[in-house]
Amino acid sequence: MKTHDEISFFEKVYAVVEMIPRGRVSTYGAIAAYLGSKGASRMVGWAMNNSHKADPSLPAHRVVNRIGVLTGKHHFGSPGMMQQLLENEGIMIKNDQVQNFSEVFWDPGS
DNA sequence: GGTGTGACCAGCT
DNA sequence: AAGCTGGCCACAC
Repeated sequence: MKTHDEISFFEKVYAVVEMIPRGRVSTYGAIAAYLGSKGASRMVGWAMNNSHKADPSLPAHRVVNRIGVLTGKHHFGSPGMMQQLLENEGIMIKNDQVQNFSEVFWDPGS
């Protein structure tokens, strides 16, 4: 009965986040649902928190909440760094909110 | 093995 | 209208 012998939920989250195309953003709920745990949206954010030491190169700045608000911007070391990174990829942000969210939104199942 | 937690989501007051 | 609480799941101690 193998437990999570190969990879943990966190690793899955990292993989999904890492495959987010440049110039696109995803949401915690979408990633959690893609992994099969719709209600584990909080876990995704938590995985990101751990990702700092697990995988610093993880583009966590491309992950926002369901309405496109940079909820975790404060966790990047600098509150404005997340927005700057997103704008650098061509994503427009206003008041910590992603503009044209429906257009830049990327579904992991897509 | 129980408890706490967490960058959410949705509903209730 | 806006704020808050609960629920949800998986991981760490």
